[in-house]
Amino acid sequence: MLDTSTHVTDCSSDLAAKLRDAIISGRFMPNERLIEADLANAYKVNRANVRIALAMLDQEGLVVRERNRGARVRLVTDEEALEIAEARRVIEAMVARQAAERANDRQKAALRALMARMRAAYEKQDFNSYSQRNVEMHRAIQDIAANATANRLLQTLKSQVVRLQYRAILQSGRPAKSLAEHGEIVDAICANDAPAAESAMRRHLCAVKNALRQAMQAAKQGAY
Amino acid sequence: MLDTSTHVTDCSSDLAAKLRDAIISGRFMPNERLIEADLANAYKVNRANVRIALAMLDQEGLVVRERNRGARVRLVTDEEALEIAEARRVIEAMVARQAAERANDRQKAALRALMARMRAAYEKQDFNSYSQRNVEMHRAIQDIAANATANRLLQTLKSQVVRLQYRAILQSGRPAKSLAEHGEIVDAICANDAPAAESAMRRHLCAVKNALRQAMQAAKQGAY
DNA sequence: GACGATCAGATTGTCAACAATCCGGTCAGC
DNA sequence: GCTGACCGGATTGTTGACAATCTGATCGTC
Repeated sequence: MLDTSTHVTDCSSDLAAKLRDAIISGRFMPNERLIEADLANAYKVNRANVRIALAMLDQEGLVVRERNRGARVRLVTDEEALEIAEARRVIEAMVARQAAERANDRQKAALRALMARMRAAYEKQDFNSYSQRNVEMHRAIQDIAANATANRLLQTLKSQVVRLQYRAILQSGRPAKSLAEHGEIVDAICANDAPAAESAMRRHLCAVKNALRQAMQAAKQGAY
Repeated sequence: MLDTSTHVTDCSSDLAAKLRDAIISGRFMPNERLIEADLANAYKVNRANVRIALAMLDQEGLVVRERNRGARVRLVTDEEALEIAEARRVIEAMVARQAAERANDRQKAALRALMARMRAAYEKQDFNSYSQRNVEMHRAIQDIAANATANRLLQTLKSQVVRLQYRAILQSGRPAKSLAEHGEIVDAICANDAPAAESAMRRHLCAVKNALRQAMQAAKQGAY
């Protein structure tokens, strides 16, 4: 399985994981201050460990620190989100290619099963479930590619923008297209057709990026 | 200019930068233990800061930490080096494309000047200088693309393998090909031909990866 | 009322001491 | 001679106290 986490079961790494989760899931808002003493108190750890965890998350891009002013949740700008989407696109296209090169029968069957569940979720109009399956699908492909370096990069990139992705999914007509795009990717991987898998993933994430851009523009319009 | 460093002028970030430099330049050997007290003493900082710096470098992939056993310089395996080279390839191809889209006349002139210096170094058979210009060239292209996210990723990836890159350059016939490949990249960017720049960079880094693979195999043979 | 000096509270940065753990060698027992 | 318990030095992990810095509020002056 996909294991891109630090293997150190350190207290500070533990805390970093919890904080990461809290930031990603939105329990801390962007720009919210992360006060060492409070966190130490809330998570029942020492302030030294809080400091270390914050430094790690800073390195990871989830948090920004300023000297003598502490840490706050990093706000990723729209521009940055697009940069991230673009980087993700090229890496994940590579991953899809490698997955197509390496997929065995068991893995192909798993992909097809997952695809069926995506389709079912789509037909039931259960977009929550669909979104979940979507994540699982991409992770399954990453697992097949078994490229630890790429997986680490993708995890970092995705964690920085998860909160924005929701919007992209909600574009009208997007789920139908998304379903078709995933179908193409799965077909290519199951046929061990590496170039097709790469370009299908490229197209898919290009569409995702465009949906994201539109969602962001719509949000900007709405602000006026 | 390329500024992918943490903007925090923290004492711990300072130290992290120094340690990073020391590791990259080989003053610390792979697998060498990094003892907190020694580092604190050597760099005249507090042990708490050493801990934070080590945690950051761990997150960055330059160092591994094990609970109660401290940190050591991470040894990247051959397999991993290839993964990294592959990831670098797709990202830097994207960067070349963006550079081609965005390059203005001043930047194009700078690229051409750099190219001339590369050629001069090649003709003088000064491979030290050539290697240096090579690095500058890639950085210059990154600067033009101005994609902070991609630049950050590339910096991390490259820092993990710099010590291996030397070997790749020393392959026989490699410098001549390298020079030609860089020429194609520069030409494409100067023509604002994005697809050509992307594919030229792809080809270049594919060749680099192959050279790296050969160098690694040669090293392995030599060990017997 | 606007502006700047000043102060208190909150927060981060630094430090040293202590506790917990690991690693290597030593020694008794078989 | 080999195995395994055991011990001491080395190193990491934890803690609390204190210093330095920032932030926002208050107050006096113009």
